[in-house]
Amino acid sequence: MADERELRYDPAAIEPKWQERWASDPTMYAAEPVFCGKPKYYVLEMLPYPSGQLHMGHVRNYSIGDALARHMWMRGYNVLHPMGWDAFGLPAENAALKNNTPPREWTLSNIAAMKRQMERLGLGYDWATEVTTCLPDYYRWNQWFFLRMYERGLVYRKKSKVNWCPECATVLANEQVVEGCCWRHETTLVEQRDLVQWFFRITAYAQELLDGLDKLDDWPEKVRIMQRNWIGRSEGTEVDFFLAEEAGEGNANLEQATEKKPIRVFTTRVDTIFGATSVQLAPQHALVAAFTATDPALKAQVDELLDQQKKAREAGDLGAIEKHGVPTGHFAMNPYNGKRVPIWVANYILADYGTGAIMSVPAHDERDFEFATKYGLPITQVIKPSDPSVATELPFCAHEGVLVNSGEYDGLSCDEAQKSLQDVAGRKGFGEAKIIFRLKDWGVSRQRYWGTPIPMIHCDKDGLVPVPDDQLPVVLPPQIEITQQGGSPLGRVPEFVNTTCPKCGGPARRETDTMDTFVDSSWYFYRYTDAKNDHAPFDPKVAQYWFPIDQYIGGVEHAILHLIYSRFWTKVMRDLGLIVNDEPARRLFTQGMVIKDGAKMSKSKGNVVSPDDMIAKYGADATRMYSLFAAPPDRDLDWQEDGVAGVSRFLARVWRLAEKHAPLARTGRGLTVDAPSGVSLKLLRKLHQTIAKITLDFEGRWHFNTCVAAIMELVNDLQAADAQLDAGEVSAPVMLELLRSLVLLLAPLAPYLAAELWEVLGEEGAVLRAPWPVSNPGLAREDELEIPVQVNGKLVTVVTVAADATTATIEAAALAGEKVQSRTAGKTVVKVIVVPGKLVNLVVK
RNA sequence: GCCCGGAUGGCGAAAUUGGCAGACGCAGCGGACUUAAAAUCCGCAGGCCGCAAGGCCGUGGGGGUUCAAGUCCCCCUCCGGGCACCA
Repeated sequence: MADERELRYDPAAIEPKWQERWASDPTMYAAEPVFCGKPKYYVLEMLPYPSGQLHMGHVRNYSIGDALARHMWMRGYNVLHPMGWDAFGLPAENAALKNNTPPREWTLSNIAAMKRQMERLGLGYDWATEVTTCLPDYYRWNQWFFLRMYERGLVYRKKSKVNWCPECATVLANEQVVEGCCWRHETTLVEQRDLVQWFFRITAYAQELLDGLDKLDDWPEKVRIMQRNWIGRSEGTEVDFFLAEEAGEGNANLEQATEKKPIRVFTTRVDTIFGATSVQLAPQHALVAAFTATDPALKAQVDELLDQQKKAREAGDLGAIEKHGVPTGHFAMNPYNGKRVPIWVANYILADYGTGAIMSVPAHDERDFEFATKYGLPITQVIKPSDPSVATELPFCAHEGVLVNSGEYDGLSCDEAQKSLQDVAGRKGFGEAKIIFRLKDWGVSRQRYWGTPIPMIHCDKDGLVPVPDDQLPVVLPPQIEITQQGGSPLGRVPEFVNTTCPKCGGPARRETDTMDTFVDSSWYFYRYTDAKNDHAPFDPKVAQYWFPIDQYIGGVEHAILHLIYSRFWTKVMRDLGLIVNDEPARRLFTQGMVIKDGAKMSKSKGNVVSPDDMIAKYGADATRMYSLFAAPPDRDLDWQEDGVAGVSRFLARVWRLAEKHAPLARTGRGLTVDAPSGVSLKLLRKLHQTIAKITLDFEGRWHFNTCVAAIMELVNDLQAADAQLDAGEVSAPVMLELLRSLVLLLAPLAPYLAAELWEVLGEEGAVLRAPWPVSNPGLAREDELEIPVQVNGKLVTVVTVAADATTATIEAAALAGEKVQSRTAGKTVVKVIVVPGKLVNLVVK
């Protein structure tokens, strides 16, 4: 019985044993002090939301990060490999509603469950640095940062549109609006409501966030492009069109017109301004309200436009809105030529981009052309192609052209014209060059319970008063009844709301909004470096040692929000003097999704594979190794359970081989490998080739799938030589090197099996503390090579030559081959191409 | 519409710099061991034709460059992702 069990690879026995040992040694995965003298390496995986269950996407993400961390430990680095919990957020409140469990309790028990799963997977985290964002020792620093930002004018309040779900009776974040509906109530249309909201002035850093992308060479190009588009820098000109109410044709009365507030438009093509034939306002534009106040008919039409916008927005497809517009009956004057143009209101003009007003130049803009054609507005061409042979077809939107019909500017190129028109506008005071961004300030108010309370106090006498630092944290009241009523839940807790004004000591009310959870994840990775600090968010000296993160790993779904907010936060912290780095992470890696049966794993598709089931059936090593083996990490991974079984079979083969030959290997300790030959040489050669290949992959390419394949090849060779191994044709020191190295190579990929076999081989200490094997180039080199020989590009034969054979030798060997002879008989060899070490190609006629 | 990816055997994939297409694994087939099965081990395996030797075809489709193309260039199709009246 005992014998039978010994012959079987049993992860269910091996893995719990090592879990226990690792748990009992807190230094196992702990970062060393910053003065340890080793080079540092900070590897970070995105922290999960504690839903209560790890999914395969997590397993994949963490398997990559853990393999890297283990590899770096073995390379002698001081590694920081932390983990935490993005623990605030609406699901906890939903769970409270559903199960009557307090959000805190629900969240903490989920964390415990997921931490247990991580331990089962054998992920090597330094739990001493664990960060849980919903605990006051973390979120107090959110509040602290909020106050520092408030002091610097980076926090402000304004009235703003919010997404409102009438069913939940609460505000939703943009990302919780799915195709115009609430993510929880898929058929409930989200409404827009006006509320006073807190904002972070991220736009103050728009230019720097954009410029910084150029330096992030080791971020995926895809992510950088997405961020560039999101920031959306646009160079152009703002120009005032004066109101010209006087009826009649011809030039308006300038004196009269300039008395009123002009309409400021933004354009990237001020060179086309002589072709402006109308001014278009967004329905929400302030002037529209002024017009409609005295014109009920117009108001009805504008309401119609607003309604169309709203419907399109709810459908999640503002881009597809059919263009509609109404003339206001009012007129504006082009400041360059005094020309009067009608003012329209149109549904496709965005109120929150630029100035909410445009000049319409139908001849040189697709949209304006469509609109003008529909409503019969005049179309005036003012740019002609610089190449006169090109026929002009309107709209002509190219930037390469020459001005016509533009008075004194005729003949100028578009670029020249833009410059002089901007100069004139500046001189005469009716406009200026302007750079605008699509990026909006970050609305952080949430009318929810389970988030960081915003540390502000409303006093009737003193107005808005920040909570003094020594009164932080503003703690969430623990017992609160979660209901479906609208408004901030904290507003219904008098003990929380009622306070005294820090300035006057009089009665005052606390702010009841909480912060967006993206605040939590914007700086959590700094807290890891000094997680227990209760005087500051972290010690700047320690952060300076660890930052920037050397490798950040996560899903591409965070390409914009989290990764822009984090970059913003880093720049703010730098300006607060807390850190010296400009960017949080030197390298970013975005892994692919986990797919099953052609679709992303999801509950609704019913194709979810539980990590726990996989671990129970095949072990954590096989589960992790499969997730690395099935596809390169940047591509989508198709989960096939048979593949996990295959990896598990492979690990069993390794286990049997090691168990069988370990006794011989152990006797090789302390002995040197003498000049190997025969099967020993072949195996050592394969080993050193494998070490070189895997080392190279860890250093950059990260094709862990081929690393696993390479180890499989090595094991296959060992297996194939098993008869010779049994016959003693491999000496003890060679066997030791083979098995030892194999275990070291496996250590980052299958840590349990590696730890177990390390012990079986009689090694002292943890395999993680053993140095990564080094490839010996002399041993890795082949002494003979097989060179394919082609005739006219078609493979004819393969010749074996010495690895250092000269071109002439290779050519002679190739020509001597029988098959080559018969192929070339009676023909002329026109050309011989010899690529040493690669191939020979004979061109014959 | 614009911008990124991607398309290779029955399936997941490999080919790192233009140099033997299909490594490694899954599924399949044949054999050994076994009373039998499981497990394990050995072997076969891109397609078509052929008894075989061998031949022809083959990396989404079409063209091109090259002695040589999965890889480089041009055009097109399909799939995935992101953005989308941003003035």
